[in-house]
Amino acid sequence: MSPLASAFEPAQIEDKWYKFWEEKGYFHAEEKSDKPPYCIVIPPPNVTGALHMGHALTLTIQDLLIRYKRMCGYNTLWLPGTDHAGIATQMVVERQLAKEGTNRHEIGREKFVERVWEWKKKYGNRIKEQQKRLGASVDWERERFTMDEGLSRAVREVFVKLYEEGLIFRDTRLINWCTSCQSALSDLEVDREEPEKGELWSFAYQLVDGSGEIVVATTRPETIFGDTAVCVHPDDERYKAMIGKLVQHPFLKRQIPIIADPELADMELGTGAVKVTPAHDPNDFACGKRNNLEFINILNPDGTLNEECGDFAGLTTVKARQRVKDELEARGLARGSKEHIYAPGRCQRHPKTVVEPMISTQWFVNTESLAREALKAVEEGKTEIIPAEWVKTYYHWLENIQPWCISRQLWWGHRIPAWYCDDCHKETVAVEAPTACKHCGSHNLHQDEDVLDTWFSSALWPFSTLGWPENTQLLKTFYPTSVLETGYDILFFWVARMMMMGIHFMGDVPFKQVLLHAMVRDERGKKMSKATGNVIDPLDVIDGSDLDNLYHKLEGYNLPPAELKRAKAAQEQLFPEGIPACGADAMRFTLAAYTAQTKDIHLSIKRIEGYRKFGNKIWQLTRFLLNTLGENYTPVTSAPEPKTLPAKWILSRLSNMLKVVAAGMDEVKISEVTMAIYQFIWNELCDWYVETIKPVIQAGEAADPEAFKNAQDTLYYVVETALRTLHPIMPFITEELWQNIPRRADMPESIMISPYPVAAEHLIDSAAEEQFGALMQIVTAIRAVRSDYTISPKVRLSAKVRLSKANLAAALNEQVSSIMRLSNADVTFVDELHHESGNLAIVVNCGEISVSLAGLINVEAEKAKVDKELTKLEKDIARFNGKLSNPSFKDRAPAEVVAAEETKLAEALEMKKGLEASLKRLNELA
RNA sequence: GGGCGGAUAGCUCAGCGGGAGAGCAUCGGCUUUACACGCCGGGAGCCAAGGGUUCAAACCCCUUUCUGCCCACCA
Repeated sequence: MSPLASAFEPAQIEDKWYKFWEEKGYFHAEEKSDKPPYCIVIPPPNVTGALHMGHALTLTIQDLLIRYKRMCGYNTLWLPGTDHAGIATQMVVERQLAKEGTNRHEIGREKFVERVWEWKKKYGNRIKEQQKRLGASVDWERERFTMDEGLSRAVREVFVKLYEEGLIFRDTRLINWCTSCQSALSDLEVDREEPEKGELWSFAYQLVDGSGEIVVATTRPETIFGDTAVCVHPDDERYKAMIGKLVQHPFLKRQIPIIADPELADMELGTGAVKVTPAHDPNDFACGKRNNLEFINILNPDGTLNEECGDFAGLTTVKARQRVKDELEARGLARGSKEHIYAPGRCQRHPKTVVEPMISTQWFVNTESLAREALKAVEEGKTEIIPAEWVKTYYHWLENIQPWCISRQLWWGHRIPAWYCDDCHKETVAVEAPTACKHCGSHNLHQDEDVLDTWFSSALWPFSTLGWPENTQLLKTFYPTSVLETGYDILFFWVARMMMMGIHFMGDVPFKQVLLHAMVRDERGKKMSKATGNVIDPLDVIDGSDLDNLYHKLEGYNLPPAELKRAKAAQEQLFPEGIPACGADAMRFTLAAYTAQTKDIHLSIKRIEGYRKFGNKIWQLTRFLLNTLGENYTPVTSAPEPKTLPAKWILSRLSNMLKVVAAGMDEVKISEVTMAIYQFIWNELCDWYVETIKPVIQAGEAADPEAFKNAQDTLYYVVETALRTLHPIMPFITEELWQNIPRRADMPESIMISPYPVAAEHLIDSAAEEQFGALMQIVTAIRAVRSDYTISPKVRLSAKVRLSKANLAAALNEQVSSIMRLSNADVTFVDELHHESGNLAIVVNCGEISVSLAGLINVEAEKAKVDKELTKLEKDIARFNGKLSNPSFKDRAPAEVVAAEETKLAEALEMKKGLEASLKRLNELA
């Protein structure tokens, strides 16, 4: 009686084994091996993502690689960390506060940070739960590097060093300002959404001397308050005379000059004259610098117009825009408008908020020299980016890199280690809080209020989490790390910056390989989003979720009623019966199978269900194995000597599969690994090998002890090996099954720490594969006849087989009982086929089969079938002949290709002969 | 405007120089003692269009048409 339940129920085994691995300490085995180090850097989980599917993908691939490497004997380590700073984190708490009717300014900085920690703890547990359910083994203990401890120290060290090297500086420049975050943003945090229809609106500036007007066009009339010049091209005949003259600002007392600047003004565009707003436009800013213009900031931090705007102060930009237009119109200065398509920058965290270019004093990193090194490292192959398609993108970004604005006007993050002197107003930058100003010695210092961009601290991850700036053992062992695995969306945000910082501070690249995986979308390719209702939570896939549950979850997202309604409808259509419980193993297998190197993953629930069934298949296979082995089986220590054709065949196929798996793992083509294992276990092991040994097993040990033992050993060996091969992808079920099969005393106590299987060259047997292939052809052909003529499986057919190759005969004669069993037909091998009138002849590659049908033959259907085959065959033959009769083919093609073509032609001709004879007989019957 | 992909069976995709593949879906037949979360069998594709390179092209090159995504400061 098998100790295994009659079917695979993932929920009943997952928790048990995760606890077991955790208790045994397998997840933190980095000190336990003297093999080479293998270290994976894990990205911070996406704090805002309600779907987490991308995170699940990252966790799965990383855990899979780690498990594989660990089984291969490597010393492994994950380098996890959490989001230590950032707008997203701050936003969550700010929303909470808003619900409570307060805000961060009311409760103060200290309390606010406390609240964030509270929330992060709760959130961290959610992440922990998710990775646990996926079987992923992240050592989150490293979270101890908090804001106050190790990481913070590393961040300050890096800041000070870069400052001293002149690579970090404070400057007043044009930055991106999000009026919702009320903070500066880096260029990367500004998204350009769909271009929208706007208006290019023209108006006239009157010359002060009354000699006329100059017409300019703008998409943003409200910026008129920041205008400090009108610019024309120096060669523009229309305006040459006006250069140097002043125009009157229509709303302010200000008079502004008409200047000439060939870089800004384009004679071909619009009127050829352009208003210059140096404090609110990148081009105008540059023009202002060149021409020493005044920089006038016209916006408050919340995006309303400030006191520079006269009566307009306090208005939002949108309202101000309309009023500016109205008033200019009223004064007769409007000069018409035309449609204009443009894409305003929007805040990554606040997609509804248009990012305002604004002049502001911020901290910057001069990334130019850092970027050059990061670029060179990839060029020189020190770091390999996989897939290589991304290399160009990586280069392009680094080549065009701009100074990186790193200060954020937030409260949650690593505080900038700069202190300002209240007396001399100069800055002192230091790792520890200074007691006196280094310029004037004053003790009246106050620290910079701002924090650093979350990606600044993240850029240090590969060494800061290993204990830098101390030269720790961990750092010495694991830097540079082996692999970084992450989604391609943070190639610039994180990967490139880790490269820059790693090379600069450690003198070596932070990782040898960068694996960039695809983004997870829904099965129709739509981006998963709460509002579209196509969000799939990995936990819902693992545990299953009915429609009520899914609805409930949607409601939790706080969508506006209309969106909620739409989302519900979409959800109902996508998951009409809810989501079935598939378990972590199926989830992992699916994600692994989807990693073929495309840019998008269209996740299909159906496919996950399919892999859930694969789990059950292995479960059943193991139950069969246990029944076969009986109570007192002693496991083999190595591959049993194959005595029969099926044994030779399955061991050969196993070795082939292991070769494909090893290659796939080494080249990180995980989808090829999943396919190879799936097909081997299901289509070869279960469908054929198991079926061939059933008679031996059923006959019992007494009937033929040697054959019985050999079948047991082979099946045990193959299944045990397959389980270990599959373990990194489906950890739970393989552990459960492995624990339930007999094991030798010298085997480890867990499959997780057992050695990974290696292909045995000596077991690869192409003759056996050909012979067994012929067996499969014969059996399939006879089964097809049964199916075509809807003959009950209980009716025993009778067939004669003539093999085209003499060398197959001996091997297949031995297997005749197998063939008879598998096809439920009496099969005899003959040298010559005597076609009897009631028989149906089938031509296959390895020979010809005559099945006795007692006159049931559907002559027309068979003729059509043979005709179709003949047509195809003739086409093939024509192609082979064409090739072989072409002298340059024989000259230029490799010898083995020519030989292969010759064999194919011979086989095709042989088959053609058979088919023609068949057709002739059919015609006689008709 | 620049860059990178994708277009292969009804759907989701794999293959990326030597006879078109998988899963799901579909159709037909099976209560065969591991498994109906199953078994057996079948149908289904001018591999987007056109040109080129090659002995040989779904695969390499060029052009076109759709279609994603990323980057970009243009009034």
